[in-house]
Amino acid sequence: MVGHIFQTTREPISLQDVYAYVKVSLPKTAYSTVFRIVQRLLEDGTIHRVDWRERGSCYEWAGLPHHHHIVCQLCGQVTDLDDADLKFDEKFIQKKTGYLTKHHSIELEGICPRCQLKKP
Amino acid sequence: MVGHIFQTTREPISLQDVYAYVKVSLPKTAYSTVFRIVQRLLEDGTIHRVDWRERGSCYEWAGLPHHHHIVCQLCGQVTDLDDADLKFDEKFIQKKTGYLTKHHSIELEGICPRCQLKKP
DNA sequence: TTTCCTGCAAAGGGTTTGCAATGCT
DNA sequence: AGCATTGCAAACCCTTTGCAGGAAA
Repeated sequence: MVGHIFQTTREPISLQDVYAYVKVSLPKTAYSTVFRIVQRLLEDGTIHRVDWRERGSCYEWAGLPHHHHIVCQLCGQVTDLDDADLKFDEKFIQKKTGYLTKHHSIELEGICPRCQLKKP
Repeated sequence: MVGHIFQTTREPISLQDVYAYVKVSLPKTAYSTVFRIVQRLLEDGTIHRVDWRERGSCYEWAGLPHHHHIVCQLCGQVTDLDDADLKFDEKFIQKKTGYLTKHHSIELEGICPRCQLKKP
């Protein structure tokens, strides 16, 4: 049930969002239940956590191809970016730093094309 | 006083860290005072916030040249990376996405060279 | 029965605010 | 006096846990 939400939602969503969503069809559901289900989904790798500076922790289905996000600071629209878009080159960084990289988080913010038009 | 801490500290530090640091010379200082000073430093651009998934929000002096971090998951060592190290190309991304980029956060985690040797 | 899952309530932990007291000009 | 800064306590918000009742195997 909860897992299903992530498969039908393209954007990362917060715990609150999941809770609100579940409540519609199962009003008796406790927040802690949602929390624990999301915990399990995280642990078994069904979902990933995305940490956004303004929205806090959100979660998205891990079945999506690896990507990052750029969020519009005005309308909140989220656009996906893959490593190629960012010219992100893990091997290069490993060579450069000597680190064995395990995780990377790249989150961008800006103004989306539509909001740039609205502005003036 | 608080501002000075950031100028002498290379790594991003947490509010708790700043508080602990201030307490040494000014034991009567309240946590909220440190909080408010850090708020002001953020607002006037003296410091930046760095959001780390495991350590939470930390702050660093904004006078440092623009850079990002790679944190060792074993020993916590922090190494700086600049956009060139990451091949990060803002113009390219703006062209690619149409977004007017305003902010980007890139945080890497991995195993530092020293800890790779310790491992076996 | 045994185990897992759920709801409820409350505890944690970090962040933020209200307010009265203090300090500065 | 007038305004900004501070300490203290408490509120807030989100996350996490304990526990007892209920569902599933």
